[in-house]
Amino acid sequence: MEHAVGWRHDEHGEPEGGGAGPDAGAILRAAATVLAHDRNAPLSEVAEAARVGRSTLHRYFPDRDGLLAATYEEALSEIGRVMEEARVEEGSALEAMRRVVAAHVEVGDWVVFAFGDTANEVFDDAPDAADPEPEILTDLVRRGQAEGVFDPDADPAWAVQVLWALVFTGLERAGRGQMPRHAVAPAVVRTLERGIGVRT
Amino acid sequence: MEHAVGWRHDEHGEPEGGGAGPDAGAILRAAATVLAHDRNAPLSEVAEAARVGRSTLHRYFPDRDGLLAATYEEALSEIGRVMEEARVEEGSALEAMRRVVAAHVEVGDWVVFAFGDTANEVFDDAPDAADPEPEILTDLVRRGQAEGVFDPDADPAWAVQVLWALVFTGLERAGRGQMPRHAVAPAVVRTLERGIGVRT
DNA sequence: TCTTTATGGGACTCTCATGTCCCATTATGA
DNA sequence: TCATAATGGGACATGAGAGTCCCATAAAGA
Repeated sequence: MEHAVGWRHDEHGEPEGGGAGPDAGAILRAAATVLAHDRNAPLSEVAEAARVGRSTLHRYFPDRDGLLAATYEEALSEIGRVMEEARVEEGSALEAMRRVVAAHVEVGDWVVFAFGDTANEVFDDAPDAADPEPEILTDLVRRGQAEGVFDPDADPAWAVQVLWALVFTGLERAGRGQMPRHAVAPAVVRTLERGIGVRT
Repeated sequence: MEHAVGWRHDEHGEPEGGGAGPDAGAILRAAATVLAHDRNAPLSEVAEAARVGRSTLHRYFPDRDGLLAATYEEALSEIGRVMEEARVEEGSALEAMRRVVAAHVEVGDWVVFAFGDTANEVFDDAPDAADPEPEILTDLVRRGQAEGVFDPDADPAWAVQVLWALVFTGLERAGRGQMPRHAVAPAVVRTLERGIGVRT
């Protein structure tokens, strides 16, 4: 897969699955929020969260899979947007990594929705799904290793997955009120950099 | 609601965790394996995995929630067993933590099943569910902090959740063949202790 | 061996979510 | 104002899974 990841929504009129109407965005946002929390939530809940009738929801997205796919696309788009803003290639790897974490936390619902369900078959056949944010983050890790700030023995893919896992954990705790939302990114960053061990 | 779990309709078997009829244990094991991978898998899949007819499954566990609850109980029992063997209180906190990680990885399916689904309402009212392995692990973290080997600024609850998250991540990667199973515990331990930063 | 028990398959009902269709109501805009 | 489009609710059909029941068969025990 070329790293021309699908994040970047089409300008207009997508042929299938994503009917781009008036505020399809509101529906997609609602879908991300609801489905991030429970991927098997009935569409009636999504419609309710989007403050639209179930009929209207079906009018925009004929079937569930279409909605899922469109939400996934939108998620990649949102994540791509904040990743853009995070300027991954600029500055030190350490700084970049911190910005990346903050970016992910910022669009938490989208992240959880898009990468939260490990056993998801719907996206397996998506053109750009297989491997989200394919190289960018592993490249960042490698850069950090080259700079001597990241553990040179760590598998970059493992490191990236750890980053995601920590972001998830933080968002989850925040969602339960076990931790203020603004504390998530710092906690993730600190743990990512040092683990829970002491600085020797 | 009390533990009105319908399992165990005969008198011999005895206490919790152990098992009810002939090989209810096999069914529970199958349930854990299947449901850890997909919590919404139909019961027919569980029955198939257990090499039992759907009728028989329903004979042991009248309804889905009952099966879920029993599997959860069994999971706690299994985890408790390996935690016992891990002798959490003995030795240095660092060594104990390593044994704990290994123990969790060892009973991976049970762990994933029991703690994998964040949005699960079935167990909320379970007698002992609210807070699994309640104090033991947070105590371990505190002990490590007292010994000066764990970050004194880390919230013990956060540290424990990180431990779980890393175990999950490792098991997931192993399940996909992205990492040999025997490498999971070491990777988790290393990351837990040092993060992905370099030892300064 | 004969008896008792457990098993598994099939058939059935029930519930819930999905997807479709229709229509009255409301918003939008010319 | 009137005309058009969008909305939301209700009614309906469909399909999947859960849960129940029954019965022929296989296993276990006396």
